[in-house]
Amino acid sequence: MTGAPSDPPTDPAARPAGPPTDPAGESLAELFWAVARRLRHQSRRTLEPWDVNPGHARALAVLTRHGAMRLSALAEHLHIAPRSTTEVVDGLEERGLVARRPDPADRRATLVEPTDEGTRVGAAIRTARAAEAERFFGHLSPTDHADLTRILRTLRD
Amino acid sequence: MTGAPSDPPTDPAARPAGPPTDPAGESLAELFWAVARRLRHQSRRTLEPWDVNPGHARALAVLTRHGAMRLSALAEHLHIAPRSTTEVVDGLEERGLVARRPDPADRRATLVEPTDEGTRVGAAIRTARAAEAERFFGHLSPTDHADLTRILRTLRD
DNA sequence: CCTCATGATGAGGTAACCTCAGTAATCGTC
DNA sequence: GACGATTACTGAGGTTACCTCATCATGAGG
Repeated sequence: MTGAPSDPPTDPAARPAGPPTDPAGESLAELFWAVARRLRHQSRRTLEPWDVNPGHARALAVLTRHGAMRLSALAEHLHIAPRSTTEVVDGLEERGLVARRPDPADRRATLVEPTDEGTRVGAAIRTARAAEAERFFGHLSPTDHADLTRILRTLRD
Repeated sequence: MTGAPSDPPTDPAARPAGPPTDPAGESLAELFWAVARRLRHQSRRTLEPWDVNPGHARALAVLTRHGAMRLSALAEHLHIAPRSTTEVVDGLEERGLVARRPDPADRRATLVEPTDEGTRVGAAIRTARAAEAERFFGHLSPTDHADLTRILRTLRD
């Protein structure tokens, strides 16, 4: 339907000078995703003992770090829609890791807060994450570690 | 940081032991995901002109690279279930980028193959991807580029 | 008071996966 | 060369993690 055949940006034949198709560049992206894949799987395994998914873990991390906040604020921290945050919080509440309470300052709003259990689990997850990172990145020499950090920082900004 | 009213991570297992369990370990993972996020968004933008999602693009890449293959073989390349491959191929077929034909060697099987249009689009996407990688990784000095490649390769294996 | 904005949520949708069961074809064994 | 086991694909239906839009209560300003 969206009539955009094979015309758009650049013609395969009209390549400027330099490395043909820049094979290094492409494999670097592939390499990056391969690493991401491995890291993601390891993360999932790390979280298994607590029966929380990555979304839950992220939300819990924000909450243990910043304390009670409105659903809308949590949504911003997580970069997801407020409506979706409702569901994440539902999940955490079911597991007894967070609790809702009315915002005394605005009766439209709801504050979410980790429970004691949630705080404990949040800390445990943080510890496990650190251990995971150690397992994953710990093999690197200090130099490589520093280089990787610096380079990634460049790429992020 | 630990401004939360709850409690500091003074858990029994709070500190693994011995080695420099830097908080840098955790931020390195965060950094990595921040970069992944940026790269993912850029990829999505790159693919927009052709109205194909990343899954379609990956499948098309495999097919243009390796030529006709069975659905099951494609599934293995993509690391998804055969049933899901059926749907990816459905999507590509609807867009006229691939075609199914019976495997002459085994009448149970179906071969998938890029059409001429699919081959053209596949090549165009490859080019755009290379340009994207250049935009993304091209700012790095040759040394950083090489270091990053080497380090990522270490982390992947 | 009235209107408009805002916070959360109900209803319903989508994308990209999955499993399980079914059908057709092929293979291995006798 | 018949036949049970296996294989290749697909229909049916489920899951997850998001989304938008409509609704309802509350709050803020003229």
